[in-house]
Amino acid sequence: MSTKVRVRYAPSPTGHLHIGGARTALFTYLFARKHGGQFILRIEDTDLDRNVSGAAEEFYNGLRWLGVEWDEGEDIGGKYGPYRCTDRMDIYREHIGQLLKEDRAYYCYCSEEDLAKERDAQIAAGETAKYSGHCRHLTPEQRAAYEAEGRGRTVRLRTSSGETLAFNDMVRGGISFESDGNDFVIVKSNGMPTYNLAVVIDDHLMEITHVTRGEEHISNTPRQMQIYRAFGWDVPEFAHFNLILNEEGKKLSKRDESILQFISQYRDLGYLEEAILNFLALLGWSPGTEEEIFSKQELIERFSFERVNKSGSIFDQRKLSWMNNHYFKKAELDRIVRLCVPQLQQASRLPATLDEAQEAWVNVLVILHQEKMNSASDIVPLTDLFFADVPELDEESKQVMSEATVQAVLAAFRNQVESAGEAGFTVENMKALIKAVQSETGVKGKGLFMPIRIALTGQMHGPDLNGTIWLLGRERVLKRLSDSLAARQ
RNA sequence: GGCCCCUUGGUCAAGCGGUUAAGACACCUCCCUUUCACGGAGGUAACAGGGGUUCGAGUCCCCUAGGGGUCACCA
Repeated sequence: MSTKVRVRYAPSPTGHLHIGGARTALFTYLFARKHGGQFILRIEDTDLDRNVSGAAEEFYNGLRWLGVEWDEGEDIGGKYGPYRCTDRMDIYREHIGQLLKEDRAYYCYCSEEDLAKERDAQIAAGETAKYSGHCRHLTPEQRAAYEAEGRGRTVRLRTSSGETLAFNDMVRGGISFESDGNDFVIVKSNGMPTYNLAVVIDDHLMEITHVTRGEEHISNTPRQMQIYRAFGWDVPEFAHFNLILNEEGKKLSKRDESILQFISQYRDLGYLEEAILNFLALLGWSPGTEEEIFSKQELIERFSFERVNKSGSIFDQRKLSWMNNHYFKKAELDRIVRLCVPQLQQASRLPATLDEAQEAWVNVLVILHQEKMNSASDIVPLTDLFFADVPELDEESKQVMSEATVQAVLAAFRNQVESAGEAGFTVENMKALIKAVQSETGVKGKGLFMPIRIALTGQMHGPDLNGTIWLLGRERVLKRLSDSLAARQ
């Protein structure tokens, strides 16, 4: 890239930051950083009705959490601002005035009802729906008459037909359309520019060099090219990324509940941001090698549009889980603890503030489960056994408990725990206590550990026994051993 | 329906004329292990179909089929 790179992510503040948007932002960001360019964040709020207050902030928070930082934007300023459409109305008005004056655009007084009727008739006749051009050549008198009626008006771009509109997409190669002479609306009746007009003006004025977005925008590109042309501006480079699809292979819609698709949901479930970032980067892009674990810095070094996939990618939550688990295993214990505590608090298994003993307890709890968690929220179901009574034994467990040596093992272990006292009841000492049971009873291996595990938890499976015993606490351990022994009488 | 894009295992994907068609997730088997998990070793599984071009095609071209996107005063 010989020239400077300026790219942007321009979401409309109509909802949450979802994985598709985050991925688009990430690719754009990686491209900017790789080429030492600027990454701009712009808010595309031209649809007044659909704007959601606070949505922009959620985008900021989500992107910041992921580590996708921008160089210019509404919140941090920049030389090319304002960075929100509704703050750029003067700019749009001036440019619209220019198009009108040069007769490259014209006022259209057709009502939405008339247009809908027109469209329905065309479709019924088997034709392609397109604007009839009703207001294309109004005389000054006709226009004055409409104005006098107080009709609403939009502005349409005067387009040609039969012209080839071709561009070279950095991801997909050559794409071309033939212009159809469908004069599309560039200014709505409420005076707001449409998306297509606003993006072109903003991208040009902000000196965006590469327009990056999802594949769903390919068909907008010829329209935007016509706007560039009407202004006499150079067209930037384009790169259209593949779509992220749900399990049915369809484009993700915000209503789709088959999948967790909002970044905030993953954050709330206690996923690690670097795992999300890594996973998103691999969705539609690959380094071309067998590696797949990448830090942000490594992604910046390796990313290129040439290696972005053309076909859609189905979002596989299981692989994301695997990747998060990978990062969990490598993460510092304290970091995972901090992620797990809120989950346990939400489940009312921990108080709002923890005392020293509770901190120690959680630490051991997390040590026991860290490498099997896919996300911090998993800590809740994994800790069920510490918050419930011993469940009914299944057949296999009963079988184990009917062994002849069980009685001796449990009794010996109870004695060990009792004589060890509070002071001897530590995670570190647990192994020695069980060892003592072994030498006392001569039982070892499964015959030694299983009865203890089953007596204490009611299950044959579970986390490390020593830690489990300690987490249960001395009182509960003694009680359960006694219960189990009593049940065997 | 028009226009546009896409098509390698269930999923993510390597491959850019000559390979036994990688790797990862998931699944299965075995090993490790007091259990689970982790880890390790294996395994099942793919070039949508048909024509060309070529000595040779997953790779290039055409057609068909399928999938998707888009056809707004939404972005």
